[in-house]
Amino acid sequence: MKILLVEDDKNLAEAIKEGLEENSFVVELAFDGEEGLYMAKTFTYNAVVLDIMLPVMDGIAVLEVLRKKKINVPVLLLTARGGLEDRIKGLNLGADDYISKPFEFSEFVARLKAVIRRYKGVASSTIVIGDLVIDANAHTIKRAGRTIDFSSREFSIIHYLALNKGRVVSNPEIVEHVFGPDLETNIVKVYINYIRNKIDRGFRKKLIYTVRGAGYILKEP
Amino acid sequence: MKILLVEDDKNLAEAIKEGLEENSFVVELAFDGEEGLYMAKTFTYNAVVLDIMLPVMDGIAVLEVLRKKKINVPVLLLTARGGLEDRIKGLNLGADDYISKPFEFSEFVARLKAVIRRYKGVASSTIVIGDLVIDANAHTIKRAGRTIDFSSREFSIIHYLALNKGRVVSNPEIVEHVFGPDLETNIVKVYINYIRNKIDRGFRKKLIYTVRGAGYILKEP
DNA sequence: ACAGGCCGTTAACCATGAGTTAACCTGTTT
DNA sequence: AAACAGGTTAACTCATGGTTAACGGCCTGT
Repeated sequence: MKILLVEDDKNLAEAIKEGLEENSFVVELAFDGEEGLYMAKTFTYNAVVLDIMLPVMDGIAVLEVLRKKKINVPVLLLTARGGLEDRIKGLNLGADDYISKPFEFSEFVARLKAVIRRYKGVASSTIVIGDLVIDANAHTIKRAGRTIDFSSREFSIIHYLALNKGRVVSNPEIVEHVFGPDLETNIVKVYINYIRNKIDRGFRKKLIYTVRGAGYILKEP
Repeated sequence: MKILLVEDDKNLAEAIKEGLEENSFVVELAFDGEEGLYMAKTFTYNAVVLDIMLPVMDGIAVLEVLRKKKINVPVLLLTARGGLEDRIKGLNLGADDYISKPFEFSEFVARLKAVIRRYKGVASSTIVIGDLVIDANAHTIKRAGRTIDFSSREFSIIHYLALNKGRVVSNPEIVEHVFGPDLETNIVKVYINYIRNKIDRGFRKKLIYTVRGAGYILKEP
């Protein structure tokens, strides 16, 4: 699950990002409305978390443009305490939910998940890399039409690589995202090995590449 | 049957809740419009009972947003004696029925059931997974043409899995939906076991799959 | 009112295989 | 050839999920 978080308060943004990452989301940040709008239009996310009070372009305006452009992504608004008007406006403009600051983090996560779940019929949950198809909903992975079984750890890792397909992902980044903070271990090597055995062995075209000194990248050849 | 009751008068809310529970409904409460709206959007109910006079956000506004968001849940309005305008407005906005306070409880239940029943005709109440047919309306489940008896708990769980067929449903999610919030128990394991014995045992093709570390999924093989 | 049975729930136990570690191997870089 | 990055393998442990039994409450029928 990949989330775009648009929030100008960097401390708060960082805190939310970390919290979400602990809940196994992948998070990208934008610090003002314009940047947020650009990213939402350019890349694909499972949901956008949008602060209302933003520099350059406020959240309501961002939302308005997104909807006008028929960008069908679930939007969760962050509103100041009491901003009733903004909320109503936001909901009428097509926001999917809102939460008032300050909020209980677990509630925030619950709402975010709910918002994503409601969209599941609309937005596809599958990622395609060459002849590899990863379906996060069904927890299944197919290569060349063949379903391959993965343990939950294996799935997390390849799913994370898939969310970041075409980008080199470093070993510590994987550890951080999948296992939690600061393990000093060779566990990623081990899992990459397992995964390769399952999806690359016996195929002419590899999908997982090692970038020495940098990390791993999942991409079509 | 799960009902969301949005009513700010706590005495009345509690009384209605108890009455409904005696009629074997499961009832959740919200005490203002905002909370009610949130719950209606986030969780799934068979019907929403909505007071019109509510703090923070009135019932009409709640209804308006619900319908705008295409949340297709039957809504029964509670109106003050004589509030004719609100009623008309409510019905135009897509409420399914209204009842004026004070009301006869048996009439209230009858209307509520009617409202739910009417919806069943609209939204198909049967879910098909392979040779498994689940009819939420008739409360029956058939596999390969054979009717199988289920207790009400068993039915709730398999029905919830069926509603989410093709998606992995986590253990806590099932607990939340079927049993209420935050139980720490192995009850889902036990019920999955019961259900499997009834629908999968003796069949070559399984329908319920365990995804270790993630949950359960109901799907055709 | 009483007995019996069903349902919901909890608890205990068991088996499996996933998660992790460590040791060793291979290939690349300097 | 030493140092280093990454790959491979095997072994251990322990969490997860499966299964069964037991208990209490509620409803039913007598």
